[in-house]
Amino acid sequence: MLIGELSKKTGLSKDTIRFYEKIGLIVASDRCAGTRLYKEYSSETIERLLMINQGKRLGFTLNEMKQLLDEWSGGTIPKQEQIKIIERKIEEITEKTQQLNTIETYLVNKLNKLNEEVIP
Amino acid sequence: MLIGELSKKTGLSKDTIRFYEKIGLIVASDRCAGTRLYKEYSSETIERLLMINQGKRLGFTLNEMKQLLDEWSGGTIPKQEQIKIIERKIEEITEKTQQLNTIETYLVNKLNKLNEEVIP
DNA sequence: GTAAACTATGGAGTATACTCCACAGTCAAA
DNA sequence: TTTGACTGTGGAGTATACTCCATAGTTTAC
Repeated sequence: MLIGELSKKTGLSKDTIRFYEKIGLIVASDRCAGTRLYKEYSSETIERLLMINQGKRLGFTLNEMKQLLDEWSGGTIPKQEQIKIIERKIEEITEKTQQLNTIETYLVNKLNKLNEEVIP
Repeated sequence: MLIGELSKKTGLSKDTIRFYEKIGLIVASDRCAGTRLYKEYSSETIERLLMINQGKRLGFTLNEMKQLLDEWSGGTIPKQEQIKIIERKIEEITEKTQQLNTIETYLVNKLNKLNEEVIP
C-alpha cells in the first residue's frame, strides 16, 4: 500500500510516517512510478505503527520502541539476550502499571471527596 | 530548603528544577542572601516534583501534569469542573493501564516461547 | 488532455524538555 | 581570609519528535 492509505489506516500523518522511515523505525520497498519511485508499505507496517504509537503514549521513546520491536522480530540477537531484554521490558511495564495504580488511587479518593462535597 | 537539597531529594537536576519554576510548574519563595535572593522551596515541592516525574515517565506532558496538579490543589476552578477533569484523567489512566496490560501479555507470550526454545 | 489528488525529496521551522556555560554574588569551614 | 561549594541570571545549545513548505513528477477522474 502507498503512504496515503497507511496514513489513513494508522491515523499518523504522511510526514510522521516518512520521518519514521527515515530513522529506520519502519521499512518500505520501492515501487516504480515512471521515472521515480514510490514507497510500498506492507500490512504489517500498520501493526507496527500502531504499536509504536501506543508505546509513545505510555512514555516510551521512539528509540525504545525501535529496540523493542527489533527484538520482537528476532533476527541476529542471541535468544538469551532477547530474553533479558524482554524481561527488563516486562519489569518496566509492571513498574509503570503500579505507578498508574497509585495515581488512580489518588484521583479516585479526590473524586470521592469532591462528590461528597457537592452532593452532601 | 534551597535548590541543592531539593535536587538531591528528588533526583532532578538544579537546571531542571529552575526550568520547572520558570514555566510555573512549581513555586518558590525568596530568601535574602546579601544583595541577592535565593529561592526557598517548601517540602511539598518534593512531592510535587516526584509526581511530575512519575507522570512524565507514564507519557504525560509537563502541561498535562501542571493542569492535573493545579486541579489537585483546588483553588479557583468550580468543583463540578474539577470532578469532570479528574474523571477524564481516571479514564485516561484506565486506558493506559489496559494498553500496558496488552503489551505485557504480548511480551510474556514471547518470553515463554523463547524460554521453551532455549530450554526444550 | 488536463485538473485534482496523489507521490517524493530536501530542507527549514516548531514544540517540548531540558542542558550547559559564563559570570557573579554568598556562605561555611580551615 | 581565602578557598571551595553553593546560589542566581541570562542566554545559547541539544535531543526528540515532528510539521511545513517548495518543487516536481505521477495517477486518476472527468
